[in-house]
Amino acid sequence: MSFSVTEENYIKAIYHLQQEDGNVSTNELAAMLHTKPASVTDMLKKLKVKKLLSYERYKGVRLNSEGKKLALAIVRKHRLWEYFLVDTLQFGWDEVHEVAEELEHISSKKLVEKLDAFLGHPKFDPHGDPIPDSHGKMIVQQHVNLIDLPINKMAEVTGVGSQSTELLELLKHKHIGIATKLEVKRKFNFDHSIEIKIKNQNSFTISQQLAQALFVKPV
Amino acid sequence: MSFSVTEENYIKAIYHLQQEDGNVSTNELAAMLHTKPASVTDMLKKLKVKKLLSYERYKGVRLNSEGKKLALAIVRKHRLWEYFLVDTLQFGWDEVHEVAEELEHISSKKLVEKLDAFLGHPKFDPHGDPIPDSHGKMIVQQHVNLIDLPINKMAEVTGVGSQSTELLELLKHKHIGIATKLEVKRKFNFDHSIEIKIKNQNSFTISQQLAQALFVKPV
DNA sequence: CTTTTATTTTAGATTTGTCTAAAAATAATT
DNA sequence: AATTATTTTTAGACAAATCTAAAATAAAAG
Repeated sequence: MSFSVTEENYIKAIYHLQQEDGNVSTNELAAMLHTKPASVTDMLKKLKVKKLLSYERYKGVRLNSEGKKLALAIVRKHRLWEYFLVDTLQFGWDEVHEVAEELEHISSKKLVEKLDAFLGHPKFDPHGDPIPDSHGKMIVQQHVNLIDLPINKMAEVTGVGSQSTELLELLKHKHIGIATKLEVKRKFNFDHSIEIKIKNQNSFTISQQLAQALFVKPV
Repeated sequence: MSFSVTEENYIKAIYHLQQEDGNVSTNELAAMLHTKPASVTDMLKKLKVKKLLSYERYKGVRLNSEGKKLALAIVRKHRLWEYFLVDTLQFGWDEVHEVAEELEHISSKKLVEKLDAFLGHPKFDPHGDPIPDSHGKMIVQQHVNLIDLPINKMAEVTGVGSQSTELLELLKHKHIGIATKLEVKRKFNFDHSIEIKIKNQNSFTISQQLAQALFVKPV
């Protein structure tokens, strides 16, 4: 069976919202997709008929195994294309998200596999998110929020909490990227800002909001 | 302004039909797009409002300069992606057309320019068709139909008349591709088949239909 | 120069994905 | 437990792209 771009975007949105919460609400979905709750209800009925999810009215929605499989295939394509754009075509990591949103809907299975092989089967995309393999399996990062990193513990940046241009622009300015090594020197309770030190650099403070958008792995 | 995939496909179809004929008829378009004449009429009215073509009812249609510009941008993307698929991802030249039909609608201008640079600004796609540059300019091949090539004149294959899998499969089997050097040894009037000879191979005959689908440049 | 045939257009209906406004169900508060 | 507020669903309408069937125009034939 084949699905429209719109249907794929719904499946992907449900997949991402489902990570934390179990069931996803109509309102959450409407907000994420910049549409209205009424439209979401219509689409959920359609996707239920297509057997991608379980949905009971007023009870929220949850992907079934078919739905998860489709979601992982889309996420795989998105992250492989992002890797391609940055690694092969020299895009900045802050300008690939929108383009990948389009490329992820190209249907050819052969294209995905050839692209994956050409790129050398990468395991993480430029934002540190793991790339599912052709069976939907991916490495689970046990990374922790920078806000929770103990003082003076060396760690490596492994991911960012959002793909927004604003965040990536700020990180570029501060010379923080995936694999940057750093440690927390002080935590200030007044505004929850933290002082960090990157190797061979003077330490500086970053805001609570920024710290919460960074994931690290202690090394 | 931005255009839907459907609108882009209409513009591309008109562009290709317009090459020989001046004005394109509703029926021709319907046949090429596998749709009905009534649907074509509707769309032509819409594209006229969007100022991409000149159209008077019962008089056929013709792209204006804006329409041509858009058509060339789409053709450029199509042929660059075909080149990428064959050259970078190792696809066979007979399996790239359908994938490129999807990729040609990806909108990012930056992506096209980066891809073009990565590929080394190729001038021809894998089927021998010229790739327009970012201004819409392309090399005009003065190639001739194989059926019109004089006997014993050495020539080089420069293009094929269609992208159909059937044709490309046959060419692969006969080891004929872009840049293959050959000459015509005999022409048979009974069925208009012709005998050709490829360097270092025994000569063999090919059908009228196949000869008409091959373009060559005398060398 | 009529009549026949082929092409093209209109009119009205359908599908997909969306919307607004109102009704129904659930959750929160007093 | 009753009332209020929030969330979710229904009902009906709309735009895009398509279709069928019928009407209008143009081209071809006699």
